[in-house]
Amino acid sequence: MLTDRQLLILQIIIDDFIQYAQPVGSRSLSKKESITFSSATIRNEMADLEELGLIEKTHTSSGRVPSEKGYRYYVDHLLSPKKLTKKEIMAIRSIFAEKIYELETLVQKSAQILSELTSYTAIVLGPKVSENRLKRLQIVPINEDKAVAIFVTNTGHVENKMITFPEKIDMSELEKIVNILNEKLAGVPLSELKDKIYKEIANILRKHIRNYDILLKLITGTLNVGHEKIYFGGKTNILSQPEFRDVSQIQTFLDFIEQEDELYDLLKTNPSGITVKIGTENKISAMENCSLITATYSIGEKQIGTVAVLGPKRMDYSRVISLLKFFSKDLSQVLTKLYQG
Amino acid sequence: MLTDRQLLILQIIIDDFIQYAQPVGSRSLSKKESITFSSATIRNEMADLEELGLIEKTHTSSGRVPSEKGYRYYVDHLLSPKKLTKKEIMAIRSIFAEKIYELETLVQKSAQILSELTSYTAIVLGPKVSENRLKRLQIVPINEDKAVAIFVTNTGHVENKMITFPEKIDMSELEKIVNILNEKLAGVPLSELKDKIYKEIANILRKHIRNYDILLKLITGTLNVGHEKIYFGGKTNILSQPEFRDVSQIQTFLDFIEQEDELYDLLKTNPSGITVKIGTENKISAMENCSLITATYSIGEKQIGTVAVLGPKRMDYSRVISLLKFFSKDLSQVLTKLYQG
DNA sequence: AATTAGCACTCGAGTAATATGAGTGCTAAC
DNA sequence: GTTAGCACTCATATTACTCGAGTGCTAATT
Repeated sequence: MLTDRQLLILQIIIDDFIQYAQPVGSRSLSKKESITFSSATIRNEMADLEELGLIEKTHTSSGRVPSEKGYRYYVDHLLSPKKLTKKEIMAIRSIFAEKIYELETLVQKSAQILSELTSYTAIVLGPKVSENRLKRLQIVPINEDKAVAIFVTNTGHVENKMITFPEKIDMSELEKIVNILNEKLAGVPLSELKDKIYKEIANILRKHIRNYDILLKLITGTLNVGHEKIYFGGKTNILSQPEFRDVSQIQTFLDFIEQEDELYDLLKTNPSGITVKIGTENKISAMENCSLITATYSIGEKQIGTVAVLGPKRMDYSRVISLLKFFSKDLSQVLTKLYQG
Repeated sequence: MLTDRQLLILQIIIDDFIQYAQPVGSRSLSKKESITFSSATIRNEMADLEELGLIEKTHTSSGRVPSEKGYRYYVDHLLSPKKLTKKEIMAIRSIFAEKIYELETLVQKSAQILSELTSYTAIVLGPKVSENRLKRLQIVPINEDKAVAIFVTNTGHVENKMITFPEKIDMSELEKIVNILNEKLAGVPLSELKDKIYKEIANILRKHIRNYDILLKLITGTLNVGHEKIYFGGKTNILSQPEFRDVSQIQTFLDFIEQEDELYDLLKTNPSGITVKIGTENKISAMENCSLITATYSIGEKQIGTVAVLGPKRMDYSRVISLLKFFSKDLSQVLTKLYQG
């Protein structure tokens, strides 16, 4: 258990380092007004904190720098929520104020504004399409062996995929199937479509339509939606951070970002609420100098997406957390109002 | 007019610099086997070439480096087409071999493979949607004041946009309009839709449908397609080039790439065939150390998109040009076969 | 027992001095 | 016209040196 004085010192070290990105020494610490004891005392306390693994030296005679464990402790125990400024609140509200009906645009703007407010990189995992409900299925023939299957959902999202017919297809039968599917499947979440089709609809079709199985297979084959789209804001913001001085590091980092699938794994599995992952806690080498703070957003009670801020380990946790909390709550409210029910 | 010897020297200087990114001196030049005269002679010739503005020094006693004018001369007069290796041809053909029906995927893969072959950044400007022909228009209501307009084209491309109704709309009338439009407009290029609607169809509608103008405005309002999508391959490849040593340069460059609209301007206005833009010829400060080589691709005779390679000014022009020529020809062939008529 | 002053020591960062070598232009000889 | 020779230039690397912010430890002070 840490003493109050140790907590104070740890807090100041981390706060200072977050602000200036420079190792913090005992002498400069002793000049802070909240500190009433001497630099020698601080040195002693620092030695203890170092032994506990909360801070580190970069070389024998350098000041101290927070360790990963130190950041973790800081986030878990020392963080005081920062109140948002009017300006910040206004900036966020401004997105929701203008009536944007395209979900995509809304999400893209969100990433934009979050990156501007934080000067870090904002990442938004788009709404889970699989949670959307089917509004209409349409199949449009392109030529004799190709067609496009189009799924429109309750949020106005349009998903489409090419179908290639293995043999000549009777268009009128295809049309019949589509009609039946529309009738029976309206309002069903996309994730349950396949299941529902085979459990409840296949039987009906069997009675009415020859070759129903081939056609059905083609349609359900288009239902494997890829992963949700990832939206970025300020992709290069993080490069201005002093920790990204050398080019090779930049390159691995950007490659990781561009790659998207690892990033997607990082974002998709999130419990609701705020999550903070520091450095190696992300389990990805390109991220070992970064921290990722995520929040989830939802329509009604249904959690449908994630919004995140990616910055250096030395990021302003307190501020980013407050921003994300506020932001995700607002976003959820707006979405719920727009698409609930 | 340059003498043969001057041409030879210029050629070797540029070839050498392209390969090693180091200023080329008279002594190291004199050791090349194609050179039979002494370094002193070379120095004299170099002085002349410098006076002509084709090469430069980085400082008083440095070797020579090609100037922008030098590169331009090299590209215009000294370039010998490089024969592609079997491996390269195979790599390109492999994309077209697997039957990919989604145009998007095909284009994305193209960017991918081109960047891998060149180790530069590949950029592909997606097929001009406006040249696609309308296959089917569909309007799907989402709730009482919103709907999605969906345009399916002859290539299987699906364009969609949200519509918000200003007032209560009679759905049956909307349906009528959509039916008429589909009947009259099938096969018309998207770019001509608006025109055709107002010139030929408005009159017909007037007779049948109340409020036809409001509905029509809503529909045509969705027809302003944004710019074509830009696909990238090896976005960060160019960062490994030695000319991108400092971080701020990287950042301006990446910001330019991410921005997309300036880049789009650069790509859209291209005459058919190969184009080479060197350094400041691109008229964009973030590109002043880069060269851009573009080629166009087409369906039938109709030019529909651009494929480009972005590298340092010091890029391997000969090889990239050969690759792009081959690639764009093949791509056009495949597309023509798939979507012609 | 806790705190602090004092001191020797460490090490990164900056600066200045110096050597190295690949390059140049010019001149005079071939 | 070509080339050898030479003095000169300048970026780069190496070295030595200083400076200062930092440390840990010890002994004196509270």
